[in-house]
Formats: sequence, C-alpha cells, structure tokens
Amino acid sequence: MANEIPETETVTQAQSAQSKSERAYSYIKERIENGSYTPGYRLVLGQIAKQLEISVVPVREAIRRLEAEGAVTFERNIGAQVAMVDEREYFYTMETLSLVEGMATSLSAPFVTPLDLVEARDINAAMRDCLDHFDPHRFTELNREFHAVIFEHCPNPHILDLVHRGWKRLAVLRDSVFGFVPGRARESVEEHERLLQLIESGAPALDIELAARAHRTGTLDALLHHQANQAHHSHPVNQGR
Amino acid sequence: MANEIPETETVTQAQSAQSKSERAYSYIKERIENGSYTPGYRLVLGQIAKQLEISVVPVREAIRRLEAEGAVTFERNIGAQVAMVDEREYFYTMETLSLVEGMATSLSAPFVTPLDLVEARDINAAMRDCLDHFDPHRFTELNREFHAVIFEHCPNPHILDLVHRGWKRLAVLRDSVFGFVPGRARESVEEHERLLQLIESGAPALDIELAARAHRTGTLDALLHHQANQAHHSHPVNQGR
DNA sequence: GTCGATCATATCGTATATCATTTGTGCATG
DNA sequence: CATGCACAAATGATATACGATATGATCGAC
Repeated sequence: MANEIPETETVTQAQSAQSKSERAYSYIKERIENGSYTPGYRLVLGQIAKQLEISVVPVREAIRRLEAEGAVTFERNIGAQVAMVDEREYFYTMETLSLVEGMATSLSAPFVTPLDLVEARDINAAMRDCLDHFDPHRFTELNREFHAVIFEHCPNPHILDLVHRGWKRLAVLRDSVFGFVPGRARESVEEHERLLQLIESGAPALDIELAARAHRTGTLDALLHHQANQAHHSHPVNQGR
Repeated sequence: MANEIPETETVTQAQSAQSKSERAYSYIKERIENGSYTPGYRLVLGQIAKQLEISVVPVREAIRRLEAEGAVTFERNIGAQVAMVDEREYFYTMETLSLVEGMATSLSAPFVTPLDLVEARDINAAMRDCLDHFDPHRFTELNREFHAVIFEHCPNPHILDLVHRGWKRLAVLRDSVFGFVPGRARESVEEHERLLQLIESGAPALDIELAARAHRTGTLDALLHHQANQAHHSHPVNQGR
C-alpha cells in the first residue's frame, strides 16, 4: 500500500506477526534453557514485562503456557518459578519418552519408505562424523532429525505430540542436570542402524517398539552409571521467594 | 473476625478461593462435556465473560488452559472453538491411553499390596453387580476406581498424569462420539481379574504391561466391531464461524 | 451479473488501572 | 527475648479501555 513507509510497516507487521505473549514465551524459555533462569528462580510478571517493554498480560499468558509444558510451576497468588529439576524429574521424563518413542517408532515403521531409510542412514553417517570431530551440539541436532525422519509417518498425532513435549522438556533438563556421557553416543549410532534394519525387514511391531524403547532407556542407563562412577556432586540449591 | 456478616464473608471468600479463571474453566469444560457446547462451537470471549459476569481476561486464560488439554482449538486473531471430535480422534486417544495405562500398570504392579488386591476385587465384584442391574454410569465410575487403586502406586508421576489426561479427554469424547458396547463390559470385568492375578503372581513387567494394554485395546476393538455391525450413521457437522 | 475494493462490525490482543492477597517489618506486649 | 498483631510494600488477579485484525457486507467498475 503506502510505499513511503515500508520499513515502519514491516516492523509493525513483524511485531504483530509474532504476538507479544509469544515473544515473552520464547524469551523466558530461552533463558530457562540456557541457564540464565536457574530452577527455582522466581518469575515476576512486572519485572519481565518491563524488560520486554510490554504489559503483564501477555507475560502472564506465556508463563501459563510454560507451566502447561512443565517448565515452570505456578501457584495462585504466589507466582511462578522455574520448575525444580532433579534426578527424579529427569528420570521420569526419560522413562516416559522411552515409552512414547517406542510406540511412535513401531507405529511409524510400516510407513517408512526406502527413501527415508537412505536419508536416515545419511544422517546417521553424519552423526558418526560428529563423533570424530567431537561436535556434541550438532550430534544432538542430527539425532533429532534422525528420529524425525521416522516419526513423520506416525499415524497417531497424540503420541507424536507427546514425543515432542518430551524432547522440549529434555532440552531444559539435560543441560541443567546432566552433562554428556562419553561412550554412549557411539553406542547410540549403532543402535540406530539396528533400528533401521528392524524397520527395513518388517519386524513385528512389538520388537520394533521394544528396540526403540531400549534405545532411549540405554541412554538413561548410561547416564546413571556414568553418574554413579563420578564423584557425588550436589547441585546448588535455588533461592526461594 | 466480624461475625455479623458471616454469610457475605463466606461467599466472598468462596468466590475468591476459586479464581475467576478457574470458574470460567470449569464452566466451559462442563458445557463441553455435557454437550451444551458441541464440537466446533465457537467460544467467544466477551460472550462467556458476560454470562459469568467477569471480564474477558480470566476467560481467555481458561480457554488457553483448555487448549493445552486439547479440549478446544485456538487460532490467533480468530478465536477458540470446541475441538472437533471424530472417530480418529477417539482412536488416537484410546491408543495413547492403552500405551500409558499399560506402562502405569506394570510400573505400579510391584507396589500393589495384598490389601489393594482385596479392594480391587471388591470393586470388581461391584462392577459385576452393575452389569446385572444395568447401571453403566456407576460401572464407568467403578472402573476408574479399580484402576486408581493400582495406579496410586505409579512411581512415575508423568505417566500417571498422562493417564489422567487421557481419561479426561475420553470423558469428552465417549459420549459425543460413541455409545455403549453391550458385550464388552462383562469381558472387561474378567480381564480385570486376570490382570490382578498377573500382578499378584509377580509376573514380568512386560507381561503385565501388554495385558493392561490389551485391556484398553480390547475396548477399542469392541467398539470398532460394534460400529461396523451397526448401520453407518454420520454425525451432524458443526457450525463454523 | 460477477468480481474486486472499501467500509462496518465483531472479536481478539494488549495496555493501563485497580483490587486482593501475600509477605515482610516493626512495634507492642507478655 | 519471644510472640503476635498491625501496618506497609510487593506482587498477583482482574476490570476496563483502546487499538489491531479478520470476517462479512455494501458498493462500484467492468
């Protein structure tokens, strides 16, 4: 329309294209994930609103969304704080994830095409490279892509949604609770190949499910063993109100 | 404190004890569950706010909560409407429920006490009675109690939460999509007993899980068969905006 | 008559303001 | 010195108001 003020227009549209509550959402979420907001950190509505130069209403909404995802806890007339994470919480998430990923894999298996298998193997090869060059960040990224190639065929959107929720939750938990387990990554890559063979050969659904489940459980076990072998280091407790 | 106005006090406290957003939440939810708000029905903020004599802000929050639970869908600058339900939706929920109930059962099994078994069998007996007296409502209630006796021991709160979500969702779906399947209830009671025997005998976790899974899947299969045998009746389509 | 543009209306999104609740502080009292 | 009460400050919860956006209607051009 009015070409004279394209920039202002664009900016205005960009701002409204992403709602303020979404901005607040990603703002808070990012800070939780990168550790700026440590577990237990109190999220004060007015404070965050001022930082983002918006009102408290969208901030409130963002926090409620994060609450629904389990990233923050919320109490009426008290306020919100970043959800506490401990070994149990991590364990619960992994266990649940193993369950839903297992089912998602077995449900998807019949619909996986030969082309998908090629793509998955390419990704897996790239993951191998990451091991050699020690690039854990890219490794994690590729790992997600690998499973996404399979899961995109999942006929049950609810289960797929649960997988995605689990991944999100894990993103928050992993870095703040646990580190990287050395040997596990290589093992993981090999399990991927075995998983692909099962899918390729049209193995029974339960076999595939349990294999996929074990894939996730294996990571959990590795972490637990790894931690047991490490010196017991307690995590700093967070401030209350 | 002031005893002169106890009633007003009580009312005021009762109102504030439950936040307005919660009132809106249960108000909308109830109407969805009892069918006043049919799937596709458009939830207009101002309209509901006026009915409840509150402002739109808490209504909005309630709707976002319901969205997170999957009871309503929400689009930016468009609004909310009661989530569409169809056979697929029902199927997805049942499949997911079979998954999480199976795991919840096998995880709980080691912690089920002899006393729990007695209680569970009592409930199951009561369910048998319901069959004779044809009381499907009470039957459903008891069925939930039966599983609750076992699930209360579930060590993974995330999985338990998923079970509860599934139940909630089912409460919305069942009545609006499907009816009651005659033969299945009696079968269900027998499966309960078999499930208890598995738990009692300390069967392998996977056996218990699959048995519990099949218990739910059985209901689904029964419904599908039942429906296939019935004349094809299409459900009325819902109004858009 | 049909298609497209413009405007009106409805509704959502957010800011600001006010009320309610909680929490902390200080004083008084035992 | 401990305890409890009263008051104040901080913060959450909600109301109201206004601006933004989408949908539907009206009107004009072809």
